[in-house]
Amino acid sequence: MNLHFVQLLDSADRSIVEALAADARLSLKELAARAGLSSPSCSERLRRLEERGVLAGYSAEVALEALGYPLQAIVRVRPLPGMLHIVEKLIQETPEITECDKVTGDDCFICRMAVRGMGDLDRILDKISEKSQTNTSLVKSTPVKRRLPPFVG
Amino acid sequence: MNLHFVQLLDSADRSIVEALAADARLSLKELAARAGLSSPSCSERLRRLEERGVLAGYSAEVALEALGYPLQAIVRVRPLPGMLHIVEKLIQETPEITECDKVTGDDCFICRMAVRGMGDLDRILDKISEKSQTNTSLVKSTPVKRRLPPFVG
DNA sequence: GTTGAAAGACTTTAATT
DNA sequence: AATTAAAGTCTTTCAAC
Repeated sequence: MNLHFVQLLDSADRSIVEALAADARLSLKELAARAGLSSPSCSERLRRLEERGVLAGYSAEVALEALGYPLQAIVRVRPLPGMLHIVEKLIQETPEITECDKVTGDDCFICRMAVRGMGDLDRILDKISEKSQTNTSLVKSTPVKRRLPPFVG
Repeated sequence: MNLHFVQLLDSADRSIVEALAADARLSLKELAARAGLSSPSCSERLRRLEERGVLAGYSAEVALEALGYPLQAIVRVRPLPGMLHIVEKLIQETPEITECDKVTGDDCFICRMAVRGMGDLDRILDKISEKSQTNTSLVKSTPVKRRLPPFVG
């Protein structure tokens, strides 16, 4: 996997990436049509985009309510002195945490969490708060759903 | 689309959802094998999961570096009095903002942003800061990559 | 709601430019 | 690297349980 991405994408590659970002289950035939290619050449480009790591995977967007998780929260976590690694491990082992970034600034981690209710939230935050300062925001709505930034030449 | 999700998922549905969350491009045949079903019945279940909104879409995970965006930031945004709607609109119209949640607490919005470099970041934050207080954290690493919370009965 | 078989659609391979 | 054609595979339909 080329991690430097020395060359950006040509127009056909961009079509493929954009189309799969919007619908990862599109058929090769449909992808090829959108990129203006035949199916075999589209298949080969797709293979190389995956090999280069440009396309890192494909995932279903799941309605968390349907899994029994009606609430989401964003939690900023600032480990107490000496607790950084322990807190990082705790975060990774908390399955309700669905995403976590390590960031610059006063907060060390910013996590997204899905919970079944306030009981869940309380229990998980109590646990994390034993070893860090936390600041929690409940998600009320999502004005921008996951999307790609503009393609640049 | 049933927004109440009155019934949770049975074991075959869970297998389908879990498998597609991990690899949205799996074939029906492979999905059916994992769920212990025939292809036609798996196809019908998939159709209904989509119809109910349990599966809300499928997307490719794209390496943003490959698109020319080597940096990501998380920005907390607190609109100045009276600026809430203007700021929300500005966020939605800033294409480098790849995700944004509206949340409870002192911050009104928490955004994820992809940028080509510090110049980009500076320009975008200056614009948003005309109408809000912002607090920005640069992403250094991602200890937890997007995953589903545990399935519950 | 599920199965099995057949028709149809898609993907891959291989030869060619 | 891309295309065409053919072989192989997968998906969908439909009759039956």
